Amino acid sequence: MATSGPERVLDGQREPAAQKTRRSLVMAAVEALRDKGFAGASAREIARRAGCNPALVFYHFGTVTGLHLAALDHVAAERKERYQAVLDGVTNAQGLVRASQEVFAEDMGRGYVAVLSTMVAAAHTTPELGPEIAARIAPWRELATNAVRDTVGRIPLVRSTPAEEIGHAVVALYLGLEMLASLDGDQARALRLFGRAATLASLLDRLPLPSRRRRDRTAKRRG
Amino acid sequence: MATSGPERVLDGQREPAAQKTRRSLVMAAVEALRDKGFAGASAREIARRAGCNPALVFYHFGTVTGLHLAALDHVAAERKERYQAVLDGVTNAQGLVRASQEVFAEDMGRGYVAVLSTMVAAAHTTPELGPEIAARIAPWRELATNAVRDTVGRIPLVRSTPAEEIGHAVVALYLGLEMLASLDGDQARALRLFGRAATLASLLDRLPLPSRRRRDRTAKRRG
DNA sequence: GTCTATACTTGGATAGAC
DNA sequence: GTCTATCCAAGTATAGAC
Repeated sequence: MATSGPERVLDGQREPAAQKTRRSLVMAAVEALRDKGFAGASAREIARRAGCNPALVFYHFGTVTGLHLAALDHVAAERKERYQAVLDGVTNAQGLVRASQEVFAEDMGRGYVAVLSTMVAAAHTTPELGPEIAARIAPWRELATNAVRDTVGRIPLVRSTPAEEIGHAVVALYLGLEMLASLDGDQARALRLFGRAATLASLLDRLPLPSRRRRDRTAKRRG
Repeated sequence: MATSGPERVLDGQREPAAQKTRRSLVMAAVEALRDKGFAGASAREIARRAGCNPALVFYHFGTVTGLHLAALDHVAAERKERYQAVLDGVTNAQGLVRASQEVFAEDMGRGYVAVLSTMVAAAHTTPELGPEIAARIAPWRELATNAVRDTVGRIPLVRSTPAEEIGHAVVALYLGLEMLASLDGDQARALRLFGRAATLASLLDRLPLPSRRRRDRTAKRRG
């Protein structure tokens, strides 16, 4: 299929030729991970989808796992932007839950969480993958943590638990719900749960916030 | 290692000889799944641990997956009993959380949840495994559902959400927390979360229960 | 009925062609 | 620098020995 040699050589203009291969491999890897899971996303399978020779995986990414991680990074970058955009308009607990539900549904529908969860599961299988995946999970925990802190951090019942711990729980729940949903092909159950959470969140939003007046005495604390 | 022929033939007394092989294979499979994950728990690896020929896996269990499922059933049976025992003494929300924390810590320490989670993840990889795993998850959801209903079902805030949905969320959270914990080798983070939940649960326990007096009018409903 | 030796398939990775 | 033909290891499963 691929014409041999770079498409157009003129100075490195017109897409560096190799980069095109890299891109198609990354895209194919995402799809393979989503459709066939970690074990099914072999160099052969990915190359087949990308329409190129399996060995190119090793030339461009060193190892199959290297490509897997590149695929994970690719979806992470894409989703992070979307998450941030959705979260930007949120100001209360109910809004936070609704926003979460929205991105969750998107991720489920497009199989993005599937890519993440299969990689997390794979880390459990392949020890040296552990740190790599852990490092790629951390930003999501931070995202969740910041979202919690910024939007519901001052609500009494929430305030008693560090936002970072809530963020961790949220990521864990995401992962678990997706795994179970993809297991019995029932996405609705998870979405129903988000609905319940929204109701509870609306109760939280009605709690009176602690007064800030007294804090001025001890100002200058937040560096 | 294994002496050829049955240990003692007398009438089928003294362990049926083949059953010994089956047992050792199941145990080895549990350990392999726990230590090496689904992909690492190959027929070769399991047989090596069991000290027997890889082909015995296929003779006794038909397929590697068959043995994996047998291993899953084995730990499930063992854990179910323990769970039930721990839950028996529970009468309120805080107790329920504490009991959950206890069995969670046990499962983590012995790697039992790891076996479950790697199989759930594998189901995502191997489509025909899906229904089998789903069927084996269902009892846990029921266990959680019943525990919720029996111990905290009448508490106002809880009552507004069907116990079955809460049970599902609990199972999902279990799974997610374990995956993340085994990912960055930090079990403490999950346990800290249980501590927070216990505090919140104690608040739930202080809510006044709805009066039951009026229900007598419409009795005869529960068949 | 129980187990061993072995065939067959697929996958990761490299040596060398263009 | 980019890609193809090929090697070797590991996996599942069976045919046949005991």
